[in-house]
Amino acid sequence: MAEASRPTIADVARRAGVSKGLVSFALNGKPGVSPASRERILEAARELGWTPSVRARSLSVGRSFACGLVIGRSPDVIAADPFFPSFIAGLEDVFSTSGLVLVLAAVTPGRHEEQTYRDLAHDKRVDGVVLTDLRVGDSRIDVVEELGLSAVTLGVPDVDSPFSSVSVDDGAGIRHAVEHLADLGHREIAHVAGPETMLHATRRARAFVEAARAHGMRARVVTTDFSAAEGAAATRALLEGDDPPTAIVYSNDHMAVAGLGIAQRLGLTVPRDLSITGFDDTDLGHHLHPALTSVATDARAWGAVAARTLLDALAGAPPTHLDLDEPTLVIRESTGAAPRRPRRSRGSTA
Amino acid sequence: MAEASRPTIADVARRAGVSKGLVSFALNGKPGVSPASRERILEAARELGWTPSVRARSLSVGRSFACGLVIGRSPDVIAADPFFPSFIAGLEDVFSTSGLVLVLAAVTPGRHEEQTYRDLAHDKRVDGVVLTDLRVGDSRIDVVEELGLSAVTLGVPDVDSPFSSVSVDDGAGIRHAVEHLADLGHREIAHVAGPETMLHATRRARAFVEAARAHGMRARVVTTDFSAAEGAAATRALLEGDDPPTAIVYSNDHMAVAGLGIAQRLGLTVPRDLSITGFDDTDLGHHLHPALTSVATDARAWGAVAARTLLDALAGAPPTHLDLDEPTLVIRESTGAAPRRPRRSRGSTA
DNA sequence: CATCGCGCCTAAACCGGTTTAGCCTGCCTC
DNA sequence: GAGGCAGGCTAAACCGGTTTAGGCGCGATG
Repeated sequence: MAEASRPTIADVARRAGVSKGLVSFALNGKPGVSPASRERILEAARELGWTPSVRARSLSVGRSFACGLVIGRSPDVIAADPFFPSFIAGLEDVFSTSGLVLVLAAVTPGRHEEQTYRDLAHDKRVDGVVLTDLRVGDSRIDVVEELGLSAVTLGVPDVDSPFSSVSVDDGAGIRHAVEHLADLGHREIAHVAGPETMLHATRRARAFVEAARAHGMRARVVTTDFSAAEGAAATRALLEGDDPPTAIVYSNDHMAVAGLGIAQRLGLTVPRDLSITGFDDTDLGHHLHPALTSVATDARAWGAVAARTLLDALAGAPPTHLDLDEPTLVIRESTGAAPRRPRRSRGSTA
Repeated sequence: MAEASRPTIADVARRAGVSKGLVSFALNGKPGVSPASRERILEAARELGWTPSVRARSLSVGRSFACGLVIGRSPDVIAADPFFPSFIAGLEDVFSTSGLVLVLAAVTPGRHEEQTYRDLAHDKRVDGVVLTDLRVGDSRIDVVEELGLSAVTLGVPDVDSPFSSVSVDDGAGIRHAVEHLADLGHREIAHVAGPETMLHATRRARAFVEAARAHGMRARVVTTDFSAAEGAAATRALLEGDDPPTAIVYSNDHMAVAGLGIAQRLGLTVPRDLSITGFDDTDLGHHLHPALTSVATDARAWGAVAARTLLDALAGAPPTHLDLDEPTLVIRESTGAAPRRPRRSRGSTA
């Protein structure tokens, strides 16, 4: 009973006194329908509360009206990353108003990432995909192209790509952080970076090195896998080594928090003895003691623009590139004036 | 060229020298196919690399081979919650091996949550949904039933429900935390709870009160919206009020971290002056200083079991209820022996 | 005046499966 | 030996749209 089976296009045609085909034409704004008929058809559709069946449409036009997002990282890493939820919300802001649906695929144990894309494409479960976390020489570009899917990349790939891209200049964010530290008098700084295989990690690292050089600072870079554990380890190595830096720029908040924990364990007070900056501006960072100075990007806006760009691509638009607003540096409590004399080693304060 | 249009059921039928219908029967294990024909058909399908088109199947059987997850919270809150990414990974573990796809819908501004379910159901974009974050008198149960969708709920609703449910006894987790604090000599404890409208929040709060009473402890409960900001505010109110507790049990890690920040700001040392426990066992918690004692649930397993249960429901199984393993308490550094004498107020240490 | 072209519309094919109705064939039964 | 029945199979309808081929009427054109 509850299943008051929906009206079909045939019902509408009958009611409007025309053929199914004409209803279809009218609905899709195709030419060859007189204004009078068009009006009558739309009226009939309205009265019946008819909307075309996505499934039927799907079969005849060969599209699925869905887009995919494949999450390649392990859930632990994602869990820590505020980027995805916000980004996904941004995608949804656009998709949900366009009749598209977002299909989420996670790389599961025993299934290679590439296979996940193939699975999605095989049955055309999705018309297009969003490629995040671009890697150096990312093979997914070729795979997705070969599979005949549309796509949009987050950031510009370092390989030839037929797809549109949407970028945020995270390098600028890092530059802001370095400049801020320079202003505070730091001369010996370090960057805890993400893996060298990830494009945005290397972009941030490069920006760090260049900005530091521009300000005549001594700079080091340590690479990690973006996890809190490696962020902590990198921090410990930096602080316990010779010539410990007076400030550390982290490539994400997660590592910054872990780094803060290590610094505190080593008896340092932040920001008196060590300044710290994060990246992502996690909500949690506001509430730490000290509150984290961090680079803020608008992930939700990024998602919305990426979705819109993908929609355009599906509609046949040629590849474009968009740059979003520069990230901003949110200055809180974890950065402060450089200590008078850098600590030579633990405890040997001048 | 790349589009080497897939073989269809007609190709297989031709190759096997039978009718389309028989191929369909053979594929779906229906009776009325001789063993010889069945073998020939499957062989032909294998040679052609044919798999049935989901879209075509979708249209004829009236299912979409997709399940939905509607995320009702704001992205900020989700971002902080490690639950969803892990849970989603668990869902995917099962869906991806069953030919189902996970559709994620986020409640977007201007679209009521209920409408999101209606939209998904209207076109049967999904066959079933996973209902998380149950609320008191949750109206979604009725809505989803009325829409004719299958569903599985996380936890047992407090209203009549025709759906299967999968539960984790988070009350037990809270009890473990309270017992741990009792063992450490705490007599005056508090719970920073989630909103009273959310079933799991109230379940945890109730477990807290009962466990505290069972151990003869004095207990208070403060409710929040689960956000770090309110967790911080609640903590401040508790610590600055009369009779501050010597231990606080938080309903999630996020608030616990914020609470830790506040305690530190107030000049307290954790766990010397105040013990703190979280809930979720976030990765980040390990790396704080002090590392957070927290209740750990296996969100990924929960997701996998929920997915399997939903699959069963789609197959027509009667509603069931499953209980997962009890959460465990992971003891780290944020809990310690109760101070000799509770602080009367800030600074007036005995 | 015959023809062409165009606007409007319909019938039917098509997408690729599932499912129903019904047709043989051969065996069993009475 | 006729009737009944079951197994194995096919043809065709069906799901609900889109799209193509073509028909009809009418004004413009040569």
